[in-house]
Amino acid sequence: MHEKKKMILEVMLRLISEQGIHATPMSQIAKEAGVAAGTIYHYFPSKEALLNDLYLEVKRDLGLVLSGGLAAELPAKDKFWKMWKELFTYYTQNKLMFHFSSQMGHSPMISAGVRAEGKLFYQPIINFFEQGVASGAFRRMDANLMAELVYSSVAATVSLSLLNDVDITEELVQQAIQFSWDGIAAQHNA
Amino acid sequence: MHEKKKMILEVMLRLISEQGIHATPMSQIAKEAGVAAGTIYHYFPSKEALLNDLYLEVKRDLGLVLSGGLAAELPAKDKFWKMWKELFTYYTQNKLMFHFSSQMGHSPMISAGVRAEGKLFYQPIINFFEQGVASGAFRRMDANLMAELVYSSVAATVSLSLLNDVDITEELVQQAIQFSWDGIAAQHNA
Amino acid sequence: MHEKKKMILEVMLRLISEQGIHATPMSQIAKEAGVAAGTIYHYFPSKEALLNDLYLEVKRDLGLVLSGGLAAELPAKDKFWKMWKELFTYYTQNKLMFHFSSQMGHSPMISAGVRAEGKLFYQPIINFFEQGVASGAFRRMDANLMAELVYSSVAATVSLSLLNDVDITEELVQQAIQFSWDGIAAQHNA
Amino acid sequence: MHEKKKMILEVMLRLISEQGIHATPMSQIAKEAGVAAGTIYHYFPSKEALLNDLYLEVKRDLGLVLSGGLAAELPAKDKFWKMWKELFTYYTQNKLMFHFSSQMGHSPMISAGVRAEGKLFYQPIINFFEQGVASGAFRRMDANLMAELVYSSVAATVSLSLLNDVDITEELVQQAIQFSWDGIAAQHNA
DNA sequence: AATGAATGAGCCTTCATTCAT
DNA sequence: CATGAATGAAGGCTCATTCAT
Repeated sequence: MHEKKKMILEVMLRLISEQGIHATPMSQIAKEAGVAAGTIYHYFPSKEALLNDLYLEVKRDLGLVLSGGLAAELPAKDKFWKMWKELFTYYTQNKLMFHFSSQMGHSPMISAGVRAEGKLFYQPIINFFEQGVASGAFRRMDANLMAELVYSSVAATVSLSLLNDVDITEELVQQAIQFSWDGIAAQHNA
Repeated sequence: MHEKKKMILEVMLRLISEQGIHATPMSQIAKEAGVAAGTIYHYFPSKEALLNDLYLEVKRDLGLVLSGGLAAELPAKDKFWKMWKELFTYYTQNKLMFHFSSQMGHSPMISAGVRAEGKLFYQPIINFFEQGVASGAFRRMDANLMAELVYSSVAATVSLSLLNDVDITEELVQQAIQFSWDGIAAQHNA
Repeated sequence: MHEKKKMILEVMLRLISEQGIHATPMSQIAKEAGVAAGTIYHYFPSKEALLNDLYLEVKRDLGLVLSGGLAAELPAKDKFWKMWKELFTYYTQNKLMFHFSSQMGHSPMISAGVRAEGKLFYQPIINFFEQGVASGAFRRMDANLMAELVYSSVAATVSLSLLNDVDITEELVQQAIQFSWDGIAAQHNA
Repeated sequence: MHEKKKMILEVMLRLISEQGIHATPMSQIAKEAGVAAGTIYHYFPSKEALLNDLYLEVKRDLGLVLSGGLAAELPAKDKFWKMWKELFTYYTQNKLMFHFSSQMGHSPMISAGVRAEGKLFYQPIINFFEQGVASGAFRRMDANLMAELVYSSVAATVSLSLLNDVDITEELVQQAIQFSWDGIAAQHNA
């Protein structure tokens, strides 16, 4: 991708994460990206379009991180723990991503279409849950619900971690993963 | 509380829920609340203050709903199920509350202080979890983490429910509660 | 009408007349009208609306001037000469009106609806021409066409007059009126 | 003339005619002319210069059309009718030219110098009127005034014609020409 | 207390123009 | 000659807030 376009997206991610969307004028994005205000409009038709593009970028990136963990040949339980941990680590180490995702998660500025498009990046995870259910590793549960429940568990834990502004203890993280696992695992796996 | 103040808060809740903060000017709030623009400033020093006040209102209301369920003399498990279900029902039947909470959950417009103050309303729930841990009904887990995990589970389920714009099947709700319960219950309760 | 609204319209008329619409920013209108930029938007929803309102103002005013001359009890020919002269004098003494009308006459910024509404103010003149045709004072001619031809004759004469920036000689004006009169008079009146 | 230059002028004529000057950015002209934005500036120093150039083009073309009709050996009255009709037909069949001329007729964007230069193309017509006056075919009248009056009559008729978006009836056209002729003809010619 | 006209800083966006390639 | 990415000044408009009544 063009370097300037990249820079614009990068700066916007940071500014939104730090200040929120409504406190982040295009002029500031331009300034900190080292381009003229008008230049942004060569790459994005509007602030809203830029935001939606960024949303997809972030979701794509996240999707890749998660899917990567699924490639390994491991038992469902191990895959699950790995994925959970990876997502947690990713968010913890990329606070910008997490804050952005949190703020945009329920924002009316992300169009339904883009939101749906973003969901596609999580399809591998949905598939993973479906297979787990089919194989008997996980209990009978709607895969979408399962994905949402697990994702929200991770997010809640990350949120707690970042709130304290100190690394949450490893023990707490283990408790949280255990929470999620016990919530989806087939009874005999508990 | 003065009726106009009440009206202002009520209207703002609805408008933010429907349009988002950005798309909700003070003038519209005034208009739909049937007061003059300046009147709002008799009750609230600024838009941000109004928003934060509303945030507390909503949290207080929610805290009351949840705490009410804890008064009954029931086994921990039953209390938990009851509380989960009540929260779910409350949000499902008060979409405005849910949308508002979702949007404000990670908004930079809510001050840290107010956010902390809002947390106090959940203290009874935290206490409930702590007692549950102490009594051995729940597993050893940080009560705050537990509260966050459970809350996020409910929220995820509500979100899914409202997204589909149809009542999620009772079966799915049961799956979600079971997920939460298995995540916190002491092993021998699973 | 409110004084500020009046002032805004007045200033805009002058500025458009002198500089043209696209060289007249709202900020300048505000400044010269002695109001804040935002104030204009209390009275007019947009620059275009303001322009269209002004257009109607001008047309109304003009319609009144013309209609006034028709009230007198005079032979058709005298009425016609009077009206022609009055319009010429009006435009000559109100250059702003003339320049504004000239610029807006074919501008895409005036909506079709407003243009049609503006035409209503000329209905008395159309009626006058129709009656003249019916009474045999004027020749058989479409009254709308007649009105357009006469109006354009006056406008052309005014334009010539203002271009030279000196008062066109009375002789020329008489020639122009004669031109119009001979163009519409029944042959035996020529 | 270079083909690209021609294309640029052509496209600008169309776009201004259809959208007006304000709504016609250089970028659109470039795009629809199939050249790069910068290329326009090889041929014209600025948008205003381009506009003024186009203005002269249009006036030149029009002058040629009109002058052509004057070459024939015909009585003054016939020449006049021919010329009137030719101008009317030209504008009716070249709406772009007419709309452009109408919009630029009183626009502050055309410089006084260029406007004067454009007038030169009409000199043959002015001459024709002067000769007609001298020969006694036309009445005593300032030739410039005469030219303006006649031109404005044609323009008014064309405007009416295009407004209705249907060909004005031949009868109306005849009425309009008769109007103009009776306005300039020596009395005994009426 | 209540009003709502008025303010004006600030925002998003456009677009004529430039210049390195 | 031609390109088109980049510029940045400027414009229309919004809206939180104030204040005279």
